[in-house]
Amino acid sequence: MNTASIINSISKHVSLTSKEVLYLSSLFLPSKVHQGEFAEKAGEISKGMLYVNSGCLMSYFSDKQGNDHVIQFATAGWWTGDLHSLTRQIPSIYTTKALAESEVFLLPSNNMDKLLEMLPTLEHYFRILFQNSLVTHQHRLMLAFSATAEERYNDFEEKYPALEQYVPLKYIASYLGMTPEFLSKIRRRRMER
Amino acid sequence: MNTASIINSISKHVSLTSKEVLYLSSLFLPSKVHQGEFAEKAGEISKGMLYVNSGCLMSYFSDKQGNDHVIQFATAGWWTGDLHSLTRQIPSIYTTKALAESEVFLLPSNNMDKLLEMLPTLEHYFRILFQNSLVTHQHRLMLAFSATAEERYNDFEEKYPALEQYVPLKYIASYLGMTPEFLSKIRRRRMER
DNA sequence: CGCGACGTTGATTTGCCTCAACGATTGTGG
DNA sequence: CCACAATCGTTGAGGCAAATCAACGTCGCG
Repeated sequence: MNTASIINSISKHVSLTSKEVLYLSSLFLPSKVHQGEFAEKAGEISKGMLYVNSGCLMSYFSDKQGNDHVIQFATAGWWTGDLHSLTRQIPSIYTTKALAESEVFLLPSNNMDKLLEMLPTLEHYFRILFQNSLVTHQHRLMLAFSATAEERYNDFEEKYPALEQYVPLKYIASYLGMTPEFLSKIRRRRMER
Repeated sequence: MNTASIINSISKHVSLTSKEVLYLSSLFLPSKVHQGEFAEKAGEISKGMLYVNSGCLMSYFSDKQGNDHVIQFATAGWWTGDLHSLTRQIPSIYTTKALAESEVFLLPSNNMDKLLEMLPTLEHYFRILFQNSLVTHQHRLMLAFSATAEERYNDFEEKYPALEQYVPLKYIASYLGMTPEFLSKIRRRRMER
């Protein structure tokens, strides 16, 4: 397990010397998360940002009635992490679980601070990262408020066809803000046409 | 109308020389938007990021049935803008309208590029800006999926008590993803207790 | 003054949820 | 290698939160 993928992702936006690559690589902690196990847990302060090297993770929170709500999936090449918990150093409300055998790099929050101090050009990388994520979130919010459950499912399939191989339908339903029962009924209606 | 407020906002995160302040200030285009008029229009490519110096703006989009959905309010000290339209140079789906007499600074997208090239330390400022906005969006999404209409209204009042002076209830309803009629019923139920 | 925008109210409808039950599949321990 | 439990997707009946539609009073403004 090496940092090639993550370095490659960063190099698309920031040019790095080989020394910088070495320094960068030294700040990421590689680890494996087995299927069904947790990378982060609600109630604990987030350890840092996570880069998914392979496999698939999902983050979710539990509401007061005990229902889980998936807020993000992350496959190879994606970042995940609870920014609120990280920046304020407060307990996270999100749990991050592996949906498959996964290799991840942890960028601990103090390392992230160090990193951005030593290599301020990386601010650009994270600025772009967050900017794109923001666009995605705005789009989801738009759908949540103006689209029916069926339209949201259509949009999801178009955008993330690859996820269906990893993710049980009930989690997709949760991500889309509907019950698994209702998603099932949507799928049925669709087959009948 | 001067750039004091915006410079002040930036200075909280990045230290600037007086030369840099001058350069910065030269890139912002001040303008006034009268109540009911538009700063940006759906269908046009976004002109740039907008900093609200005074007054209040709101951004919304129209779905295919012609219903409007408010996605953001912005009062003094806030940024607004359609990042998707800006980064990809495609027509925006959002319209931005003044809810009161407003003074805004436009940071045209090519100026933003120039700015970040000349003063790369500002990447930090925008990184933080987008990072915080991301946290807010995640929170809204969480509420949209797990809270009732009444809970969302409570949360809104707690978080943005100042907005009620500018914003008609129907827009607050829209922002919260409910109809004005239903918001009215929530308010009534609440008075009766 | 009169018009249009806004907030409100009530009656009715609907999209989606809840609950309960059932087959199919997977995995697990004896 | 089989029996059993657990998980998943599905189906149907019934219920509820919120939308829709229509009507009405109020207010600010041209």
